[in-house]
Amino acid sequence: MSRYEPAVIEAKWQKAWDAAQIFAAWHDPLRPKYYVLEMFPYPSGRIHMGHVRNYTMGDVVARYKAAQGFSVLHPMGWDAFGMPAENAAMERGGHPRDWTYGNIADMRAQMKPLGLSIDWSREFATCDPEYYGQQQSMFIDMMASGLVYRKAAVVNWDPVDMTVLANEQVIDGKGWRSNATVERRELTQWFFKISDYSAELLSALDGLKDWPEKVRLMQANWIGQSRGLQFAFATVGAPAGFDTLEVYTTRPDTLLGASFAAISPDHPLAKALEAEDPAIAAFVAECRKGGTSAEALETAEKLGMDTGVRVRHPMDPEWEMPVYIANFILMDYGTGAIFGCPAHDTRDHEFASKYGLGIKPVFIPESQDFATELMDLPWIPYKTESVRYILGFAGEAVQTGEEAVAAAIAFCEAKGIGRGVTNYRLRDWGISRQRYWGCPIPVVHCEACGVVPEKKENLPIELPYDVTFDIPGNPLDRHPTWRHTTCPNCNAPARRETDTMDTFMDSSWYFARFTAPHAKTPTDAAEVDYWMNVDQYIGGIEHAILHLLYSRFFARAMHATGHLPAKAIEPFNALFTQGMVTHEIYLTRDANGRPIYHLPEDVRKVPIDGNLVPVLKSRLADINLDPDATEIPDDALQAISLLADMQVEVIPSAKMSKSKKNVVDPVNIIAAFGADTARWFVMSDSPPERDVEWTASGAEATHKHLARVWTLCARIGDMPGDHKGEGDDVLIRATARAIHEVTEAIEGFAFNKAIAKLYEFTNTLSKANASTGAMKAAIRTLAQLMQPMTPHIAESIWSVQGGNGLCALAPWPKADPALLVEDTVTLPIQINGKRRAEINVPAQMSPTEVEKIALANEDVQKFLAGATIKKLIVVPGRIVNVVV
RNA sequence: GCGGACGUGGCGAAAUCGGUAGACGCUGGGGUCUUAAACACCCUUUCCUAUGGAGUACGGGUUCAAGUCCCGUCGUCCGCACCA
Repeated sequence: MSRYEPAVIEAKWQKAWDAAQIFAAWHDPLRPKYYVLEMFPYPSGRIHMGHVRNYTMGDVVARYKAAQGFSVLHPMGWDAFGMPAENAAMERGGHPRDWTYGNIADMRAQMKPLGLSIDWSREFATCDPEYYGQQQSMFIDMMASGLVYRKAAVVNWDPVDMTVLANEQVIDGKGWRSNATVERRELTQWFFKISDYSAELLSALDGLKDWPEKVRLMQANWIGQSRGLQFAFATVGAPAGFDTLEVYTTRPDTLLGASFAAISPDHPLAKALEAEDPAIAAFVAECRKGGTSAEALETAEKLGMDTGVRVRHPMDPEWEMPVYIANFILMDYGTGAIFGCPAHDTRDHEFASKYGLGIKPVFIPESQDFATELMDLPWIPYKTESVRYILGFAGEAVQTGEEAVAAAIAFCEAKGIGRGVTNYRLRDWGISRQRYWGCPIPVVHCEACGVVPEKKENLPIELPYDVTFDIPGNPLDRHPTWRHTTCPNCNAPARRETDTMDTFMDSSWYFARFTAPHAKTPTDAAEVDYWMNVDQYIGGIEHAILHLLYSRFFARAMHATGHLPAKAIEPFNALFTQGMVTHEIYLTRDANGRPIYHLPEDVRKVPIDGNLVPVLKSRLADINLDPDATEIPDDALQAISLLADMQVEVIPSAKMSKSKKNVVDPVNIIAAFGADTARWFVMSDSPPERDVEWTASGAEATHKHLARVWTLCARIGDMPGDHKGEGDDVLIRATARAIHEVTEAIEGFAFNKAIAKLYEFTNTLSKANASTGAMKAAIRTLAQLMQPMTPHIAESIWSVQGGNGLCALAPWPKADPALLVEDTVTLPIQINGKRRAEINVPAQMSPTEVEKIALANEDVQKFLAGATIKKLIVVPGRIVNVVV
């Protein structure tokens, strides 16, 4: 065995794995299956350290499960539609398709050297017509099942780029590219009826035991269930057809504190009034300016306008209240209309104060004197700890929170005022995008037949290649021929839908497609039945809500249309959300205090007063020092210490970003140290769910460790066959313990701990004094235990030390339980809870005997000094505590 | 504002059942080897007024025993947010 040369062995073993096709997933009815999946990447063109960490984690699981005897599916694909491709085309010319497929080729080439155990034969990109054609086919099935519909919806419209913007693309009310003020526009869009599944998507979260609690909670909050009362106000002076006004409230217990009603600018009543009254029309137009995003709404001032319409309180027809149009009321939550109770709601209070509306308390805190003049009371926020009704539905009964709401609903229902309603925040999923680089929506607009789905035999409806991006708007709209077609129904000339689907659709079923990536139908029943569900899904927390919620919904929609079995409606059995790979940022500041970022290689750390101070190399050169000299003379260090402006600020653990100049390129790391080093390091330092900080010294240390293992392997290889040692028993026990501990750590997703245990075992092994046979057996086991993390060096060791076949195919080692039990244990002895001595006793010794030995101990005697023992606790195998 | 998570050496972290706090790694310090350095190897690295004492953000509590359980305070991070 020569030097450790990762480049050589990594290429060698990757070739061997390929030749033997050991990662091809095999539908083996005789073995249990295991499907491990990492969230597939967007083909931006370069892999980054986050990818390395994500895919290594999945690979550790995949390789471990394979060694455990599972038939493993571990595929890879590309989430390939989306705006960056169009932006690249607009900015640099070229075509989104060429850009995307070029990037895929580049990224695949960067990913392959990692040695991932991926079945590349199943690879696909969502922009492959073969894939999106099947997506169109399912869309048509879902249309037929009533899961898809069209409706007019308010969207962010960029008047310059002539396109709809996602909320994330509206910055300070302006389009992110055009910088034009975004308008709220009503457009007819395609929607999925995800809200029909609100209750089900919420309740099924309870069954996802192997999902992070945090993600389940985020989804539950997003779905946003609330219980309240929906009822109608009788109106006075409203236009024809608006005799009543429906409102929804989660606080019916404050109904007697109502002092106004308010409606959304998009409410039908507002629209009716708008037609009659120019002042109202102007106000409504004002409200529609600005985006629909959370920020836009939050920063907007609360505006209202009295419509002149009045409503009667449902409990007292004599009691009339004004109806306002208010810009903060959302049309698509509840009924788009509310009643305001300024005494107990911050926002209503603010509004009522601004427009001089009454404030009428319904309850007061228990601490407050009932006799105080009610009208002088400040407003009382929701959820005041302890409240007492002063006006209420249940007489004098003191009720708060959910109880009060339930009582109020019951009271109102009994009186015939409205009914209890469960509402959800979750809105239907708008999937229309006025974009080119997405899956075309497979429908046709016919003058005679209306909206008609395309015939399945015409699928895929492929994107035309000859499009231009020189003018704003949707290239499909202005394509000379593409949109002209014939009606699938009546054959008359008709117009193709030019909206494409939200890219979240593409990622909502790719996991199912991997089970049969080339099937002529969206899924293959036998394959999907064998491989689904995904046993372990791994990805970033940033997908905790949208991607995972859409996928959960889409799996149900696929089941409803016969594309997935019932068992797959929750497609991901276990979910793991991994942390980021971070890296230090180096910066100095300009005269105005703005940061200037520096590359790590432009910074050098020099020892000043026992601390390593980072300084700019260019400034070292300025004071005539060689920035790369190994030693810097003391007098120069003194000079540096006086020049505060030479010193570089360090921000640890920052997200890698090009503009901050702290990106570490995996390609460079693999070239310098090899894939095994990159893989080991990203798994080693932090728990997988936490961020891990990339450090150059850590990477070097990892590489050195692997080289030490290599040298150790060579040394064991050189041992004479008949060498005897004293320590066989000790080594065999250490090996068993290593197997046990590493296995437990991997099972528990604690890869950092698995690696710590491997360090420990390696140290033990390199110091062991054992026979050649025992040493060889131990290092073979080490290779097997390292294999999920560092598969290439593991194969080399395995083959050198006489392992059978490929290490990747060897069954996972098992620890003999008898070897895990220690003969003797060291017990600490506490006196009054402080550790004072320790004794070595046989592990199986009875507590009474342990007691005797403990009390006989010299140190114990010294500390006891004849005091009376009040109590003596012996926890077998753990500790002895003497209380005096 | 609502909801949640977390707080342990110079740093990343262990301590999954309440039972020796700091495993393992990084950094720093010292040493062996060398003409010298690199490499490699060895020792050392929680703090202090140090044969002992203190210590897991802070203040209380439960317990023979608390990083771990309970109550309160402070801090950091994350998600959601005109949601009626």
